Amino acid sequence: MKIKRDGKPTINDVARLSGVSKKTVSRVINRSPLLNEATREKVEAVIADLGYVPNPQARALALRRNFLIGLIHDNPNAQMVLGVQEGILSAIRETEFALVVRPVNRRSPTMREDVRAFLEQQRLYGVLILPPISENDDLAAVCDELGVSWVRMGSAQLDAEEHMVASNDREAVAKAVAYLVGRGHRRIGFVAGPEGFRSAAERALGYGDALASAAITADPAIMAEGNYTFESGHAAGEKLLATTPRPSAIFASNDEMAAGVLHAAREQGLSVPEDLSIVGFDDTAIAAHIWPPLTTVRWPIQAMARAAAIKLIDPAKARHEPSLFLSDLIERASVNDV
Amino acid sequence: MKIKRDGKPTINDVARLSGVSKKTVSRVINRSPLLNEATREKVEAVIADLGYVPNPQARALALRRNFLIGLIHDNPNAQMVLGVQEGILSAIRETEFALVVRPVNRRSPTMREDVRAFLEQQRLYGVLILPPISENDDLAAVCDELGVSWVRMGSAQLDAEEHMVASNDREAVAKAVAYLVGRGHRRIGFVAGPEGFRSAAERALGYGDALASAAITADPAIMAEGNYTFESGHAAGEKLLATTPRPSAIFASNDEMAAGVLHAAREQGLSVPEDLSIVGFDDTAIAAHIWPPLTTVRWPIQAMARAAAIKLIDPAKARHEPSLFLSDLIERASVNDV
DNA sequence: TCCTCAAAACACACCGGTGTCAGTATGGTA
DNA sequence: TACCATACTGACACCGGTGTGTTTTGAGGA
Repeated sequence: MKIKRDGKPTINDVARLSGVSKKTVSRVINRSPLLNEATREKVEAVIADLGYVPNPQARALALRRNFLIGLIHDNPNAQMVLGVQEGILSAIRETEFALVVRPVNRRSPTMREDVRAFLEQQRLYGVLILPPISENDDLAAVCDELGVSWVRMGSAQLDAEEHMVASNDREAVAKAVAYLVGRGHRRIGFVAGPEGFRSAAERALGYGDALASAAITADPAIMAEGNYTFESGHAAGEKLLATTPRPSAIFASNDEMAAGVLHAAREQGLSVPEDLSIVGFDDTAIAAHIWPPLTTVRWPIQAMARAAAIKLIDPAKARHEPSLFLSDLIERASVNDV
Repeated sequence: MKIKRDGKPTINDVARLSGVSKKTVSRVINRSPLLNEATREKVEAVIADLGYVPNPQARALALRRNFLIGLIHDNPNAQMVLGVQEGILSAIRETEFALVVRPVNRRSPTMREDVRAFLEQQRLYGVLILPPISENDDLAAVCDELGVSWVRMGSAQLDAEEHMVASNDREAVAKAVAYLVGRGHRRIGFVAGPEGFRSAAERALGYGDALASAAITADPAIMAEGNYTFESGHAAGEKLLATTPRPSAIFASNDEMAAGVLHAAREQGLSVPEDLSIVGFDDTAIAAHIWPPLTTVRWPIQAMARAAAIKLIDPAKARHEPSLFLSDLIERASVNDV
């Protein structure tokens, strides 16, 4: 009867069997340096023998902090959320941290209180907030109030480095539109994202930047606003393709809307990319699987999430992590020379 | 100086301020019935006043169980994983449980050990396992060994009810193929999923069932195997469309492959659905956003995940939850009468 | 008025770790 | 040989809850 009763072995079992005190076992577990090598080996042998694993709840209680980090998001798109989860996991896999997810509803009036209650109840170590709700300063304020550390992701540098991992959407869109210009396009339509979204604003700025540097005058007639859905992209496409002269290329602020534009083009008997070039943004699963495959811009989402997680759990190491990421243009088959 | 120091109020603070013992406060929190109404109100007033929230780690330690449930998956597709997360959340939102996610890599040789270490370290209350790794009995065995309760999701009833939430893929596919038959198709191709996947096997059986009840002889020439990717669907499509007579309809075992078939058809100058009808399975985001929008079969994924979570955390209530779910046929525009 | 007994509340140990500080070897120094 | 700094190790309280057994309270009956 080595272990006292049914359950898993505890630090007391290890202490008793190796003839040392609990505290010494604790030192072994925590790799304390002031510890005799022989003692360490003796204790480690018992630990291995028993298959002892420290109880994280007891640890959390004694340390007054736990090892749970939360992911708060309002499902922007499944691909992205999952990419983020993978990225976070890659950062915490070898640590004792675990990832707790919490989808919220941006439009719910109680969202703020929901998050607050969640954080209070679970006493998380820290949270990571995804766009688009990351654009909401409220949540950061709630975290500060509750003493929960936080890092948010977004499409522009909103906070100090230790709280922010950003993609440079403005520059990325400028690059993408410049690419269209480089292919000979001069009349380039733009489908914006919904008002109130930081990403939408940044992307619009990038479009403006690119036109400006190519000395092209922006024409409001070939600019439309969507709300990041396929349907809104479809409507925007119809509007833009009805103008004369017709744009030879359209940049849509996300892939869903780009797919909508493509659909509208097809309905009007236009071929893509022969009659119309299209570029999207996000590189979601759709982009690769529609016909023709969509040229688009991709956030390095996993790397960003990884960096964000590192900022959260290991600020020292985080100094070597970048805070601003530039997206890549993924060339597929939806763009032709004009 | 109501609360002793900086931190959050504890049960001791509440006890002191309301002039009762810790245990009485504990009874209030846990809604114990043997408790004087006046006392309860007095204590509740102090709790509200202080904004006291019980510490889950201390609770977990004392109760020797925690309130974390894990989701183990090998990203089958983002849409589905996120749907499951939403479903689980809908079941635990009002409880004290939280959801911890753990993506794993099916092909990793250490997968089993990874999961084991994860479960041992975090001491989860229970886990939910998603296909396709849910088809792996190993994981269930590890859970049993560790005393972690588990529920798996899958495409056929593999376990006893308390451990399983299943979709009836066989019947769902049979229904979908019967629908094609009803539309006049007699030469119906089939793109199977990869060998070794239970879902693939079930779906193939459903195809066979439907042909049998329509008295159509299965023709191996118009059956191909893919591995659930767009590319494999494309290859399968090429193969099937090269046969004579050409099939008038093709059922693909998932949407990605259906999209691949669609692509192959387009390359051969065939119009869908005029020259070829296509039906997919899963109703992923792709299905709605390709052209033409794909008729497909949808798992009631959120409802299934919700039921699974309830089975995990509240077996009593779970008796009112179904264990077997039938999928719906989502009619869009990829099928024509023959 | 005194006693009985159930209901209500309490005191205290315990869950499994960690922090603090004191105690014990050990080797070097005077 | 006595003394002291250094290197380890241990005893004990504590983190914030819950379970157990006991005491207090108060209503009803003798």
